[in-house]
Amino acid sequence: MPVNTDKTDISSTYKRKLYSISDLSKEFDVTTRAIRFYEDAGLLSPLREGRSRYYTVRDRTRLKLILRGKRLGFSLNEIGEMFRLYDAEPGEVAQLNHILDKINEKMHLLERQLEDVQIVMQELQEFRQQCRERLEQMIADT
Amino acid sequence: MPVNTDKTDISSTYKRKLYSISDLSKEFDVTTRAIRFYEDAGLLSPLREGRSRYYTVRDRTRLKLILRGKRLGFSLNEIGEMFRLYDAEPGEVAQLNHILDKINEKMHLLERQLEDVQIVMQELQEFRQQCRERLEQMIADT
DNA sequence: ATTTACGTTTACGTAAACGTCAATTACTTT
DNA sequence: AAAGTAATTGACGTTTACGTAAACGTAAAT
Repeated sequence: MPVNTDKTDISSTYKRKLYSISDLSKEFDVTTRAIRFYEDAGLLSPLREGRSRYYTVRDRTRLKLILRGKRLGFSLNEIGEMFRLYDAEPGEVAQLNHILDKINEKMHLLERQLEDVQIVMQELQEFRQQCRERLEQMIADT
Repeated sequence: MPVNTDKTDISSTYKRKLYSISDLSKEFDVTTRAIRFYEDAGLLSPLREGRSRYYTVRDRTRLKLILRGKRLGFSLNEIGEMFRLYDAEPGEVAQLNHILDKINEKMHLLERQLEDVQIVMQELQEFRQQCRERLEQMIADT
């Protein structure tokens, strides 16, 4: 349930597209403390009206990306780096090449992670299989 | 280069299959401090001769698993939990079922992680594509 | 008018995962 | 014998990512 007070400057500008901190907190199951912390870390920059924070669709998307990044084991700093790459206005060729390098770097990391996940999943499957066989044995022995 | 002093009890028992802490430190590119920390956390239990530590093939394997777990974003506690599952002597059916539950739990986590990795990789690929197109444009404009 | 709910700032606390000495021991090399 | 090299055991320090508590503001509901 997005916040909508329909009379403020903010809501008329961003019509109906604003979320309160608790909206996001509930939707993604993170504490408001964490959300504010991400702001301190420069990962979110919600609109302010007085002391209140209003989160746009972009903020919501970013939060989703932050949480996904965290699940992948990235630090907030690394996530911030990716955001900055994404937001960078690439004026020069050198700048663009630098971004491409960074992207490739991240992709190598993810490829390794993909391998790791697959290896561990396979190991777990084998282990599960062994457990099941033992279980059958034990039941048969009854 | 595994340690071999060929005169001690230990090395005659485990013949040539022992590693020193720095062997492992170099091979896996972790500090000795970290390795000892994993021991404190109950994840490794090298042989001791006096004050010295001697790591068996099993310890080496465990270290490899620890590092892989860490790359996947697991905490040392979670890694320890998986070790304990693996080492558990499943005497009863209930115990085995509990282990199976835990395995399934971990696998669900990994499935989600697999999704996350794939999503982020796809996003990065698209972003890379955009960068490349911009780069082409800039070169063409020269 | 006041409770209730929600939000804010400030600040201190904490758990995890090591890093970084410092002091000591043990072995080997010279 | 002296010096160097590798390892060990504390013990304190550090970073990251929040948790938690206090104290206050604002607005709606009773």
